[in-house]
Amino acid sequence: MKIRVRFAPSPTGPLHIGGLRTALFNYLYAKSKNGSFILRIEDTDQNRYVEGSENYLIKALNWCGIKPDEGPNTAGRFGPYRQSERKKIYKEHIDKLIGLGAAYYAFDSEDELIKYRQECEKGGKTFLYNSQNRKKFRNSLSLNLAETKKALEGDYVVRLKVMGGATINVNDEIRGNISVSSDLLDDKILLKTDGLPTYHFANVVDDKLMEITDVIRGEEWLPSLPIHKLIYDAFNWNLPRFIHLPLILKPNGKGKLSKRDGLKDGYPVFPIKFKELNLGFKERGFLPSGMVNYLALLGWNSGTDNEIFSLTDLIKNFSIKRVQKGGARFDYEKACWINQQHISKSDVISLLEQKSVKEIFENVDEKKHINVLNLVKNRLKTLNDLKNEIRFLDDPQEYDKKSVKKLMDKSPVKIMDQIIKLLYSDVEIVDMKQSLFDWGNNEKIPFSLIMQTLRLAIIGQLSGPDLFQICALIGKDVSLKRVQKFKSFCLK
RNA sequence: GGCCCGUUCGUCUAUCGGUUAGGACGCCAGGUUUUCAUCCUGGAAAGAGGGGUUCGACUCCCCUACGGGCUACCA
Repeated sequence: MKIRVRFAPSPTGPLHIGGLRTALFNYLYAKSKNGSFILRIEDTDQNRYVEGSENYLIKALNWCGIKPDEGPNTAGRFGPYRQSERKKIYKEHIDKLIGLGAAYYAFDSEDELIKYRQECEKGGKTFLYNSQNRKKFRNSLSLNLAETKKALEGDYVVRLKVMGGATINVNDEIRGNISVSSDLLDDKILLKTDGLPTYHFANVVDDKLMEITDVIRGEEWLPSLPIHKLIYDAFNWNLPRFIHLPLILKPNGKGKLSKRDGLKDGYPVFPIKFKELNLGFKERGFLPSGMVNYLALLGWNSGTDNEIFSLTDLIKNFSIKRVQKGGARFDYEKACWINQQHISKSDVISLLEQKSVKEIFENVDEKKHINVLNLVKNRLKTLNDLKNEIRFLDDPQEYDKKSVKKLMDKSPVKIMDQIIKLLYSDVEIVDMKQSLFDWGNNEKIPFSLIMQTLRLAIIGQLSGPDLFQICALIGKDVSLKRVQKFKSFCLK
């Protein structure tokens, strides 16, 4: 049987990396088994709907290289792929469930329920609407036929009728058997007053109808897995496999990562930016492959020492058996390191096509792009570091104070004079190194001192890419100008 | 509170009863590269606690602790 998985987000704003990781694992699982990856939009909560989310979602997935085989924008035999467009389907299935005696109408108002809940919680108990007390409420089980008919003219919801006194066992592929008493389960609302289904119902019906073989989702769904099983059972449907992924935790380990995180702590939580708000990994200078690679390592490992993978490598190596049980803390530093590995592996031409690189290079002579990038490529943790790395293209505005202090009494003028002499001569910049080295030997000036002084003169600080390559890039004239400027600075 | 799930270096993780508990990020030290970066070598750093089972337990079982999730007409 062909593997079919789905990623089923709600269009309630940007997709954060927890959700993205769920999408990624679904995708990797499907592709590693030659299966299909389906995108389904779960927009049954109209209050939380955020304009533009769906578009964002597809753009974000696309940036990561995750392309749905079926979805709202990709035709398939199982559509529609937006739950709001499947109302009729849910209604049919609800009617079927009621006919089967597995669900019933309930007429309690939201306010009434809140009141009951609060009373219960005051006594330290969990409010449950279930076999123990459902007869006390207003529903088609407690009311007679005439009353029910009358009540049906007004607002109603449909609830799942959970049989008491049973033990429910469900299997999760990475956690094994999960067991819970049905007395602890709520008669979950399946259909809301507005005629739309809740997650629990829509999810089960759609997964069945779309022939989903493996439900891969976040661990936060584990507690409602028994409810879902009950719904499958009520229809007499076979269950798909369930795989609950460990949560991605905040860097400090306190709770699961949320959309509000990151901003204040200076790391991104979204793949790409959403409506000019909070920047994403893309805007922070990540390569999609770098971000995807890091995300894959959050809760999965290849079983080898290798940690650097392209999306294709990930597909090749992915196995659900190697998914972790415990939550994983998000670590921006390591994400940066992984990204650095991807940048240094990429070829310069493809890097030049990246938007952030283009922006940074906007005012740089196009002929220099390739050489400059080659020079600093291995130093970049993110593409945005490029901005900082190419400052050598501009004359230094000031000299690093500590370095000046360190070198000022070590005959900088003498060194500058020699370099000026060299720059005026016919010596090519590439040959200057040997020339300076020999001169230093004669004069008993350590080569490292010469280089540090020259570096300070050229870029104003002691660290940066290879000096002679810098000089070659900026040219003899500019080098000369900077050296002379530094000399007069020393003489002051 | 109740229920469910989890727990190996600071962090991500390997280990499927017998290992000096391995790797990676980060950190520290040294070295190579006659500059910078890269790179290399080394170092500090872990099985939550207590009971079992076993010749032997990080690994299996139980209890406790801690962490997390869920407990909506949200997903």
